[in-house]
Amino acid sequence: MTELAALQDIKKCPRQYVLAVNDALNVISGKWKLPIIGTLLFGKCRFKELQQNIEKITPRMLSKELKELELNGVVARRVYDSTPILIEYELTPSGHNILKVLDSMVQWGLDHRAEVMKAD
Amino acid sequence: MTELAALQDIKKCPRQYVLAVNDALNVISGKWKLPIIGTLLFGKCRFKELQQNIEKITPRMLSKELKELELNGVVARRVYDSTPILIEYELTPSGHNILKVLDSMVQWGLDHRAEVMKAD
DNA sequence: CCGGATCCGACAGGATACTG
DNA sequence: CAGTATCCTGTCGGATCCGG
Repeated sequence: MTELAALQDIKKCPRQYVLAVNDALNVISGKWKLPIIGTLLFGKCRFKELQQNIEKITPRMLSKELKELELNGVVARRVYDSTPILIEYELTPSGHNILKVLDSMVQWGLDHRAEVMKAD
Repeated sequence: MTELAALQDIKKCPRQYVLAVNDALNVISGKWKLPIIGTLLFGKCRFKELQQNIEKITPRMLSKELKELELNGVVARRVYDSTPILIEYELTPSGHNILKVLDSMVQWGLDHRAEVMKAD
């Protein structure tokens, strides 16, 4: 079955569809998921680098969100046994693919803004 | 400027991009937004019909979410001056367009599931 | 029928200090 | 450097009752 067919298929079942949407939603909702993924889209990062690139995030939140993203299979944690020890975070292939979803959201936002303008 | 060009344009500015994503995110995140939009995708509905179609939602939450969705320009509230008075909710054009975003999220979910399978 | 008002618990997220 | 531990606050959402 092609992936397009799979999409058409799941659209016939509202419950499954909503659940699938929620899966994706869990990966990008919350205050910090998006900034983290956005930063990692530019390339792998160390903990400290992430903390510096994302304004105002505390180590507690960064640690917590990274763990969730790793559990969700969106971020990979790499430990290099050098001296000193080096830890880097990077997006998985799925993590990179989220860009498509984000693009569609931005496109909707632009369309929506145009639509609202028309109404006024 | 074409809309595709507008998307390419906004992608050059990370801050704007993240803000635009958040706009779309605000419309679909939360516990009830998705079920409400999903129900209205099938056609206009009265308050009571929505409450019956969406399991376990209280009138308070339904009212609150409908107001937010209306403010965001995603749902329209129609009052018909018949006797008895009739009120119906329906999606705006922007509201219908969200389907594209949801589809891309489901597609990502399917891809992601396949990707995770490969890894195991 | 279509909600509003009030009260309440749970949890996301923040501040600060500390550790291997 | 890469996180934990503790404490605290605010917002989300639920329960219940009330009004036009």
